[in-house]
Amino acid sequence: MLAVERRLKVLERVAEDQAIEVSTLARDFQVSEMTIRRDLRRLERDGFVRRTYGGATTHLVRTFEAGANARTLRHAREKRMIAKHAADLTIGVRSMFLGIGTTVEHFARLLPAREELMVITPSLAVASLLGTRNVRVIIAGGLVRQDELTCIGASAVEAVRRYNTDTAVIGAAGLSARRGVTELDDRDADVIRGGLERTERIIVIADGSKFGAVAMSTVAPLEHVAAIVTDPSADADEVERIEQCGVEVVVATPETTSSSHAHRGGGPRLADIRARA
Amino acid sequence: MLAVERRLKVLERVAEDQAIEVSTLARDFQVSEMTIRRDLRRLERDGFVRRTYGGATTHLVRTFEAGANARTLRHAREKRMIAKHAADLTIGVRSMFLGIGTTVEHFARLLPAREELMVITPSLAVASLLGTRNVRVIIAGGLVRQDELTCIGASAVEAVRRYNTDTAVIGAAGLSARRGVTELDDRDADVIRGGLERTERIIVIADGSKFGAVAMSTVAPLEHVAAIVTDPSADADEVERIEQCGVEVVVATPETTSSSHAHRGGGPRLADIRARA
DNA sequence: AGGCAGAGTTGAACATAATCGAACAGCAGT
DNA sequence: ACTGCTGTTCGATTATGTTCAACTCTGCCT
Repeated sequence: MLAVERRLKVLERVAEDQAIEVSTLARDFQVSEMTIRRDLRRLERDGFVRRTYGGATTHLVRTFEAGANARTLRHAREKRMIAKHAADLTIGVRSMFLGIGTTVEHFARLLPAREELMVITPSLAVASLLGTRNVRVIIAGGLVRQDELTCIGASAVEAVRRYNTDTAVIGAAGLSARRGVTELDDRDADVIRGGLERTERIIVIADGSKFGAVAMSTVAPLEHVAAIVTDPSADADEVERIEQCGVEVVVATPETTSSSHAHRGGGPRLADIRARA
Repeated sequence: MLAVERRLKVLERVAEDQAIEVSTLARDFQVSEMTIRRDLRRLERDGFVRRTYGGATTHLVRTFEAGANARTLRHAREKRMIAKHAADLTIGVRSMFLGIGTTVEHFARLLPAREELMVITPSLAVASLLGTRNVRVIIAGGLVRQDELTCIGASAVEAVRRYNTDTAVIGAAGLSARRGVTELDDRDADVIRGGLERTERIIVIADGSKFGAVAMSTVAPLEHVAAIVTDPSADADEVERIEQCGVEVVVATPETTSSSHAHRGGGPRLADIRARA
């Protein structure tokens, strides 16, 4: 068999099984393992396969790894920073309405557990996070939205309207002086409006990218908002316009945060999943 | 099998079941537990899984972090087997009440998603699991129980009583001919009783260790139960006594299961995993 | 509630096995 | 002699298994 021919067949095998071993190939093609290694090295150099310890894999494998993780860690650092600041603003609060979204989830995670604290939320994630700790959590109930795992519908709105809260902490898809606090999904917006109806103080937490943005449903006008916590990436002009509405805008920076959770290895090291660097 | 390949399959398993045991993986992949631990450590370092005592969980689905303890992992294989059988019993059902506990969670995980299916449950974990798929989920609402993450209290009972369902699938802490289906927590029991009030058919799923056991609160007498699905470890005498009450006892065995893990031959179903992210 | 025992789990340390790549050598065709 | 391909040897690297002391969880006992 010709060398090129063998390489072609090697490539076929890899594509077939996603992964193949050097020893297997050597046996099947009746050549030494060294030859297979040379073949694979060559195929890797040309971008056809990815070499691993003991064999090789396709590139498909790699893209999966990347996709699995990209979303979960987006702006995690900023959100945690914002959440930490917001938590400082709610010291002593006894009853709270918590909204939805990953920023609020970070907030829930960083909220110091106090037995006398009561929280009402339509978010399954927030309820799960707080429910395992020493906090009285009430979840709204009703239909569960498929992608975000939030309670929506008439009974959810009805449920959140039953409770009077000291403070509401909500996220936002958009935040602008003209349109106020806006959300993407109108069903979620209905529930959040319900939660804001009977609260004394509204705190909005949103990373800088939300400033100046306007989403479909207005959740609250800016006049009702007591404070907004964001990060330094927020547009300065929009911040100023919003402050002129009488809203306090708190810009969270790493220095002002008490503990800035040292991230061990930095980001996920996708390259490392293959055996060799 | 290649080390990388194994790590990838580990990742698949974790993503599928949300939680997996070190011992199970070691057995399935025919390697030592130390190797699995090293794999998991690596996957955790890279941000793909979360390590727990005795196993690992995914944080692709970040919502319910409660079930991360060793108890969730206990008897996972049997529970999955039982759940698979129970799923076969609910083909064609249009509305369902689902109870609480890890066995029911396994059931929810294995339930084929159908758009026309409606599920009502007091369990945050079950709602989270089904909510991400193509199923209409209604969560009871109300106070969230701290350790189990279930909805309890008057409003939860009221909520589950509002819906008429074709079938109820519930777990049990105890299962005996004399005392029927029993639960540990009376507040949970209240809610489950409410859910059973308006259902046409009750299916109980419980591993063999529950047979003959009696917990504090009776949820339903055996006469109301249509079928019980369990595994071969169930006490034979108690099974017979229960069958004499007119209850069909289905003993799930690996052979009778169509395919508990069907990703043998076909390509890796990466899309499945990504869809849950 | 809290303490305790025992089973199960963990990771460090060491030993072993498998794999790797460099270097050298042989072989065939030109 | 030159070129391209292949096989072999060998020290280095990587993966895996084993042992063991420390740790964690659970259930039992007070």
